[in-house]
Amino acid sequence: MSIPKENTEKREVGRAGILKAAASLFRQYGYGAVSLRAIAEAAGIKAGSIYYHFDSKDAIVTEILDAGIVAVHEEARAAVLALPDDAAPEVIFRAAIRGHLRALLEHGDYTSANVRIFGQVPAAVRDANLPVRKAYEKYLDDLLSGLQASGAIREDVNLSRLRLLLIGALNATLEWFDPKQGGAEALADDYTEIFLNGIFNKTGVTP
Amino acid sequence: MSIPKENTEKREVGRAGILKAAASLFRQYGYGAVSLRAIAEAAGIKAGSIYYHFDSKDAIVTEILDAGIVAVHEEARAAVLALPDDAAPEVIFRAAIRGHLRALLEHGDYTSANVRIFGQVPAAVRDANLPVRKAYEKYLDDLLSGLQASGAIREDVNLSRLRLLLIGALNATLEWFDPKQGGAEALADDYTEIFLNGIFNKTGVTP
DNA sequence: GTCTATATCTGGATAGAC
DNA sequence: GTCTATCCAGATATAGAC
Repeated sequence: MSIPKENTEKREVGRAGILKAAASLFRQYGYGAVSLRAIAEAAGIKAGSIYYHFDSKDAIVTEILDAGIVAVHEEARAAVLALPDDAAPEVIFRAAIRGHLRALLEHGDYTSANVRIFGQVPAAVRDANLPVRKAYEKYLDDLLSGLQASGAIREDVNLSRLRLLLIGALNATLEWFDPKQGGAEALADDYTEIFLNGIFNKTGVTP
Repeated sequence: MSIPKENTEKREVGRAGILKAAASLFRQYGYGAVSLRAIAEAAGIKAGSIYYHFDSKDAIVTEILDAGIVAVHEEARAAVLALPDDAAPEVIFRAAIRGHLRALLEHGDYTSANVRIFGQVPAAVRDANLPVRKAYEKYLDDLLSGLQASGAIREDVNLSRLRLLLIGALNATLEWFDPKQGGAEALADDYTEIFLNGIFNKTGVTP
């Protein structure tokens, strides 16, 4: 998730500082509205100095996009792996949702920057981000596939469409989430309840 | 949904042509990437001529954003109103979902432009769009509230959170929807099934 | 109502000193 | 590794002819 041109193992405080500042600004204001001058100012340097670390604005945003997907992928994966071997299917599902939302809403700017600006960057930059995106999609598809094979998810559920529904609903929380009104975990549990059981009130529950 | 400064009742082919062309370009490429020169070219005129009809680029996008919300609001409302008086709760819910997705995925560029670029426009433009947004949100909240009061939606479902989940999941379909792989109606029915009943396989169905 | 021409500004990127 | 200074392209917006 970092593609320096040469001699990578350096201290790289300047480089990391630029990436961090850029991700925060991109997340807040979008790709087109953030200038290299603004990034430089937030990182505490001058605009021209950026070019010692990066070839272009696109090079910066390319790294940020990759880091964002990697972060959410790793957090979701870690949340599932932390479960006991005999965890119930709904617990596994909930853990993945929690990991995704924690990475998006609580940890760092890279993931939220990715969700916000992916649709705004040049096509070439989007294309460069596709491999890590596909890897995360495959992870989720495999997870859902396993849950369906074990009988936890109904057979008539189209899994790739379900994955798109889930990612769409989860990523959209970024637009309105307010940590002061309950954390990401509580939100994840609310959403999981609806995804698993729906909203419909089944009348005539067997007494 | 149109805020001309003076003498509105004119023919307005030029004006409408500019709005239509701009909405289409904004939907495809985002707000920042589309120049007035590109809009003018798509509308068949020169860039300078745009200023006869609009005061600024922001004035154009302001109208487009409002028109987008109005279109989805009206389509959802019409779909529900077209139902017989004794329509079942799940039929009402499905009709609203269908209307929203039809407006977003099949009818015109204004609604999809709104979803795509709302997060990219200047804050003042976003603020100007809030009243029509709030009106649509209120419509959905009232609809869901009625369904919950009648017992169709479980009492423990938080309605404002449900509304955010629904709009988020529905609007996200714009990013991947392909009309060649099934229309908006079929997609709406798939999503509705999950929203209503969830994905979880209830074992021990009463035989 | 649309044109041409242009003023003005901003942003990405480069060159070379330190 | 960061600075200053600057080039150049492209954008919004304006002025006035037609």
